[in-house]
Amino acid sequence: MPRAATTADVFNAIAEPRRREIIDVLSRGRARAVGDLVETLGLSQPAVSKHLAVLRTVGIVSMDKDGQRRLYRLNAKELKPVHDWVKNYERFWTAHLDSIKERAERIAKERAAQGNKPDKEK
Amino acid sequence: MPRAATTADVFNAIAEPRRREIIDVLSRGRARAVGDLVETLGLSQPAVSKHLAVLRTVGIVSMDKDGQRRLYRLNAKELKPVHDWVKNYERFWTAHLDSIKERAERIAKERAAQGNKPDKEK
DNA sequence: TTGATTTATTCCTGCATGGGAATATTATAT
DNA sequence: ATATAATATTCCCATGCAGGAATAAATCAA
Repeated sequence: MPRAATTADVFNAIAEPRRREIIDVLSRGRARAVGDLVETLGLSQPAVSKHLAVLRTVGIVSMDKDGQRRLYRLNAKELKPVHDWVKNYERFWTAHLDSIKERAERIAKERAAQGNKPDKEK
Repeated sequence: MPRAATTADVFNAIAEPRRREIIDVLSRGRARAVGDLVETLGLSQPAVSKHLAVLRTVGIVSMDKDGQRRLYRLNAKELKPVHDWVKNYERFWTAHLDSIKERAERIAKERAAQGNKPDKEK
């Protein structure tokens, strides 16, 4: 069995950095024409069209016709499965972050307790 | 330019469902031997070893020798980039979930306000 | 040493890839 | 009808895949 198609599911579709870039761009702003993305991404027009086709078959993106151009908009909720999956591992690094945060807060609290600490060592 | 290697980065590594499965299994429990995973996943031993190799070069997994067997453990913090990326899109569906949640809470509140509602229609 | 157990590696194959170039398609304008 | 603009599609290629089968390598046991 060869490697799964990029259009097989969302996980395969977003493995491509360019496609994540497209998603990022589409996430700020409403709908974008292809030529718009070509300029923004510095990619060739066929390349952009192909990436959009992949994202479209997976459902991450939808298309509306506007005259001779095609407007693509993000359908971000298709990314939820990715979020749901990776969210389960958040605890593995928030444990660390928590202790750092707690330490920072403890220090801040100590400083506040003794008033404005003068910058002695300056 | 052909498709990026599965070992190119975390996004490519986790595109494979079996590898996500391995990650899931490793996330509960400490370290697991290869044969252990073979049994749990119902995959062939070479297949498991190859997937583990991919995960290892990307850093998601680390290996310790224990006699003739190799114990693999999860290094989940390598998944943080995925989480960081997809987290930016959470708002696109939590908007929906919020209204659903709010609706549920509103209804619950209304019920509480008028006391235990009798099950009329039973 | 010989044999058994566990894991890694090699060899194979079919197949989808991403990009570039060229071309086809679709729509607008004159 | 013809020209122009915007986008999609086709053809090309080199590459790396995932799985199976077979084999190699590592380690332990007697």
